[in-house]
Amino acid sequence: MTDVVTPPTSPVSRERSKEIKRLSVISTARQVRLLSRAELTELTGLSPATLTPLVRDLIAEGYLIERGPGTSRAGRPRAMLEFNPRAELVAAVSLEPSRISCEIADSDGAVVAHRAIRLTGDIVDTICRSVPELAGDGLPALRGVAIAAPGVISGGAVRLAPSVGLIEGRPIGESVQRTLGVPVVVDNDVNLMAAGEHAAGAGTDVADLLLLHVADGIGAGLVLDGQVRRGARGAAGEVGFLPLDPAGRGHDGIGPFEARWSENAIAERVVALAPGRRPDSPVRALVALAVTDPHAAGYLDELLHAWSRLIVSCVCVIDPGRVLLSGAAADLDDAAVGRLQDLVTAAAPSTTEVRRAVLGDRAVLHGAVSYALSAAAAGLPTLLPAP
Amino acid sequence: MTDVVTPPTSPVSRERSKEIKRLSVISTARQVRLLSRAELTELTGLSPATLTPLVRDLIAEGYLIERGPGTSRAGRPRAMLEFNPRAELVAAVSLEPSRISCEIADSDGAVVAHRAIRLTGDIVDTICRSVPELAGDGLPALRGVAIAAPGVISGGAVRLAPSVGLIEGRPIGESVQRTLGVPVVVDNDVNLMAAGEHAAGAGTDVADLLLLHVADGIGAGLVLDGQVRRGARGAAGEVGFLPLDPAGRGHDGIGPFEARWSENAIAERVVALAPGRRPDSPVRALVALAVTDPHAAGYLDELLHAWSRLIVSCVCVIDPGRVLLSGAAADLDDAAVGRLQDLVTAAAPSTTEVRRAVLGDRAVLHGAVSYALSAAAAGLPTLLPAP
DNA sequence: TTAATTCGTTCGCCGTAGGAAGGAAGTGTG
DNA sequence: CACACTTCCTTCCTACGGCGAACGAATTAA
Repeated sequence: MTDVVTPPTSPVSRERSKEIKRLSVISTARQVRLLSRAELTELTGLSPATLTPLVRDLIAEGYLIERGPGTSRAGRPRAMLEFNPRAELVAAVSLEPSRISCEIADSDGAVVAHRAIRLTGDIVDTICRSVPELAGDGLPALRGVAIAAPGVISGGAVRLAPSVGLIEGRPIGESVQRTLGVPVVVDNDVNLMAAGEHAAGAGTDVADLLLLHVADGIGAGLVLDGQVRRGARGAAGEVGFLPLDPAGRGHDGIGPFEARWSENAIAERVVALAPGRRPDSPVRALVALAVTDPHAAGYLDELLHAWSRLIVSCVCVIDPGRVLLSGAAADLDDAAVGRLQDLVTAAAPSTTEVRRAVLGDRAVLHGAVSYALSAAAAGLPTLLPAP
Repeated sequence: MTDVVTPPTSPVSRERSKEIKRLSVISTARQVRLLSRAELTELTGLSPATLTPLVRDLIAEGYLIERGPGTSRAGRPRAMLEFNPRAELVAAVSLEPSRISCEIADSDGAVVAHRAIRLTGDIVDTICRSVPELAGDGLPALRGVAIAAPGVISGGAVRLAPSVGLIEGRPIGESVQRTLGVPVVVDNDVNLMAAGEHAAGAGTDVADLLLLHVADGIGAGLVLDGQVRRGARGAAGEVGFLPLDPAGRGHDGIGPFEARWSENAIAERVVALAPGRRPDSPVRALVALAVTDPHAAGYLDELLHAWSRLIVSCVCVIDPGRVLLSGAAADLDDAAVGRLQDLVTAAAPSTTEVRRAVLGDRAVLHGAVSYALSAAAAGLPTLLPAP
């Protein structure tokens, strides 16, 4: 009956505070890219004496690269240090219906390697083989893996239910984590997109945002106070279920709102207006049609009204301050976005910016990078001093 | 051109980590109430050697009181330490139309002193005089002040606009903080209620909840991941503005939904159903009427449907997992709450509990206590080791 | 060439953490 | 009643890391 070897759980002790300083320096360097030790003392508040050995370690580990001397008007020139983004790699894995796409990126979100893999055997096995293979000799720098679960766009806990055993939470995440030995995060792709836009897209300057993703369904990703919020059961952002439309009828996992106003529904209507095969981007097609066809213009207006009610609902509940349009909603032209903004402004209780997301397909990747990097720093909420 | 004397902003340095340990012990003691040093070593992970002087200090400062020896089967009995809630006092100030009510409470939320004051002169002056007077010789133990702004229930930034200059943010908060020298938080009362129920009411066991407060207007307070979330402009929870009701018409600061389904609206309808003067609790009156009067029963059902749509909307956006009914909504009887729960379950994408809030009037006070205590610990996100 | 200036490093003090040992205060047992 | 035993708390001691201060380094200005 020996106890499990629980690590004595020391408190805030020595090792911890050392780690905090390390992270403080790394995170500063990540932002500033090229700086000297003198600047580090200013920015981190650490004394030069403390920095000397710390920086030495970081150079040895490859986080920092010593560059030539910088310019200075007088005195000894500062020896510049450059942050090496390749020192930290992350893997972003996207699960798609019959394949997985896997990308290795550095901490700038620059893709170092990528590959799409047909899904044949076990998912966990495939991931655990592909990631190290793709990372190659960069494997020791791997800091985390983020896995984006598909089709969750507007299903969350509910719609995922059938595959929950396979995809969500424990099974995949923990298995991969055990095998690869780095933190693994599993989340739905809309949440990852929101994190991506927040970290490197149209939301870097705000702490709160809502990303509205319109595809086969409609889902939202939510960033509040700088963090993605998933709600109690991970179903936050299931805005396709909003009871906004008396005419909307949901069914088995499809919400009443998205049943009428998702990309699929729009496509049907567009095909009815302009017979032919389904266009690649129904929204763009509709916008184009609306210029000449009054029926299309009328429907576009209906659509914008519907989406605006959706956005206003979100604003009333969480007041994100900024709403990003993603997926099919990003295909609106400037005029339509402006119209949407006006509708929202008229009905919302708080000023809210509506604009397009900017990262497109790369949003998930950037989100994965941001997840994986913060997972690496987990347990150590930022204690950085004010700049 | 001397620089402002910015404190050198040391990083995570010595004093800081000492402070962290202090808070770690205090917070553990606050939860456990009666414990020995031996238990503290287990719970905090600090070594006995570290604890001895720390506990000595805390006893000297009045945070802990040494009690007689406890029981033990063998060996030296543990000397028990009792947490003294009176060691930390907070002030909760409620701004009401023409008066302010001021309460001093200990960290259990037990009211030590209270008083209602007619508002004559300047608000800030009044507060800064009343609080110390009321605290009396307990003043040195004052850890924070929370000010609940009134009538913000469903106005947030918008409805507050006229009085923003006087009430919100900087002016009052900062002035009082400067004068009294303790952290001051200003927030609207619904947010405080949500914090209160989370800290000491019907939400102590969950990290996420939504408190729906129905009064003259309808507002919601939001706790996500254990924190009250206010949104980008402080307008989170403005659910009275939800565009759920095609028939609802909002006007100058009144949302379309609350215009039809707030306590005021219900009162009018109840008076129409049973002429007389307006009952104290329109909802209770309606529930009673519904037993015999089919019209009342029909209206009650409409009302529950409306509220359920409101709740479902919130669930779709943030998935709080638990919804607490407060204000007039807490006057529903068990049957009606059950019916509401069923309606929500049928339409929500995620399982959600609906129940009554339990603190009633005391919710704001408990919220203020929780705010003030966490304000005292601010800047030091919990680094407590896992239990 | 010398002074002035700014950077980075090494040295050494100090304070805190935590290990080890010892005293304190009980219970059980011969 | 004496003795071992157990558990709790304290005190002593050592090790380690942060930071102040002095020092060496590398350049510009005079």
